[in-house]
Formats: sequence, structure tokens, C-alpha cells
Amino acid sequence: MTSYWLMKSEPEECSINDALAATNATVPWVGVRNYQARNFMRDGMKLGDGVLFYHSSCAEPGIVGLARVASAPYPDPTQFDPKSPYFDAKSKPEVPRWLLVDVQALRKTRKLTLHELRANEALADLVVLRKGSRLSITPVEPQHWRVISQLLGAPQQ
DNA sequence: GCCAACGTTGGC
DNA sequence: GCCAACGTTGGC
Repeated sequence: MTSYWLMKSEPEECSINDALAATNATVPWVGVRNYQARNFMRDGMKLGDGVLFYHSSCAEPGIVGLARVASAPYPDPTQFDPKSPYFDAKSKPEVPRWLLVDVQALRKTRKLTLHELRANEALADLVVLRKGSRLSITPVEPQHWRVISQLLGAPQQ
């Protein structure tokens, strides 16, 4: 059973273009340091799940591409790298605290802005739009996925 | 840069 | 196990 997810990335860290330019258009989703988001990757995600690629912390946040879950969960190597901003001194290699999945970008879409998402009544219950939602990974209900797919339209350059 | 809304930490 | 203090996220 395929599930759907929305994954936030800061475009200065890893934009949809960066992901598409990577080998196999696949990037390890490093840096998740929130237990709830980690648990979505660990317990919820399956290979091939649909992903909405979202740009956050930028001038115009919004969905910018379609992607898919491209690996099983595995330990995030940056937690063990003292030079990484994501280093976690409390995490031991024997018992990794933080996991990630590989994400394969499938295509760029037009930007479906946060403003546009909020304006759409059919998306009123979209998890990422809930008041106070801060998670970088949120589930997307199938009906929301369908609505968003419609809104995204044809592939963009 | 502000700040609301969370999540985490650590003293007790 | 409570909860105050602190840190983080992310839109604006």
C-alpha cells in the first residue's frame, strides 16, 4: 500500500534542482533531528512511496517537485561526523539515533505556493497546513495527494 | 529579525 | 514525572 508524504527542504541546502542533478536524481535525506519525523521514515515509509518536494525557509515556500522514497531507512551518517552541523555527540554508532531514507526526485513541477495551498478548501486538513505544524516530514492523505497532483499539472522545465 | 508554537532538557 | 527554561522551526 503506497503512502504519500510531504518533505521540506531548504533550497539553499538541497533544492529540487540539486536533487535532480544528483546521481540517479537521488539524495540521502540528511539532517532530520526530530523524533516524530524520524519515526515517519522508520515506521511509515515504504520504498516507492510518493513524495511532495517542498521548499521551505525561502522567499516563496511551496511544493516544487515530485519524488519517491528510494530506500529503506538507514542511519544518517552526519550524526557521527563532528564537522557536520547535524552532528549528535549523544548518538553512538552501535545505537544510531537518527535515520534517513534516500529520496529520488522524479520531476520538477510548477511551484504550488503555500499561499495557494492554504487558499484551497479541499486541502484544509492537509497535515502540513495545521496550526503550529513544524515537522519537516508530514503524511499526505490520498485525497490530498489527488487534489495536489491535479493542481501541479504538467511537467515543467 | 520577530515570534508563535512546538520539542527537548534537566533540576527537583 | 513535572515543568520552567531554553532551543528550534519556519512563515512572515
